[in-house]
Amino acid sequence: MAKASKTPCCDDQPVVLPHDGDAQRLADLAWAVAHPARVRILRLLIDRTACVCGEIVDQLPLAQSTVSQHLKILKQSGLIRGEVDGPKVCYCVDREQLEQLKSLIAAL
Amino acid sequence: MAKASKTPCCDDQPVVLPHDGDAQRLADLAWAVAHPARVRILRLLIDRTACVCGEIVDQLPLAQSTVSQHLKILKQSGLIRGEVDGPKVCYCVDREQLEQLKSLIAAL
DNA sequence: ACTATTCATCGTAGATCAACGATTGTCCGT
DNA sequence: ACGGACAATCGTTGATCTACGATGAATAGT
Repeated sequence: MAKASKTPCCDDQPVVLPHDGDAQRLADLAWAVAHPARVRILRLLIDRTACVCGEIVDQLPLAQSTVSQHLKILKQSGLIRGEVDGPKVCYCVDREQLEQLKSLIAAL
Repeated sequence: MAKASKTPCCDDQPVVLPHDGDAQRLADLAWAVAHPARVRILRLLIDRTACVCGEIVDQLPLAQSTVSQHLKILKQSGLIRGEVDGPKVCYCVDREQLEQLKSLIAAL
């Protein structure tokens, strides 16, 4: 049977790429959250407003160096910041960047 | 001295991991969007409700096989679905999964 | 039947990730 | 000044991603 006769699912309009200037930014932010350990770290920081690296290590079944790597990735994305507090380092969420992630996702 | 006198940035409450049962799911969904090409593909499908693979290939500076890989990743995440339409394949967004991504991110 | 079109898959090469142990650097308290 | 605690970095090992061309499978049209 000619199934083509009833426009099954596809548009006919010319394809034009929409707003994609921030595709890279969205991809970067999403990438930061694209690992379970980083999701847990981020949630931990969100719920506690701040947290020392050591406490995060205690909560995850990962080596200290691995956690530090994840923290670095999150920091590079801008989602978290770390400020030195003596020999410790205190991490906290950058609410502004978190909002950017939320709005970019919500705008999908 | 007790540096606690100035409460620099950190809580003192016991650290407890919050809801992390869906950390993996969020990571998976985020991972699907953690690449500019996949962001563009997803936006393309969202704006058009459906689209044939070939049209997507035309819009991206990537080889057909590469686009097909990205489509596979998006399909595995559940964000999109593909139904065969003759020799072509028509992709469309799974709004339900997209909403799950949005709500998981919004709940951060 | 044959051909052309469309898309998925295979195989490959290079880059990046994720994990760890070990090391280094920095700061506080003694 | 020295030792201990904390965290970043280094170096390494597999695993996975990303990209491509080439090949393969399925379908529509002649």
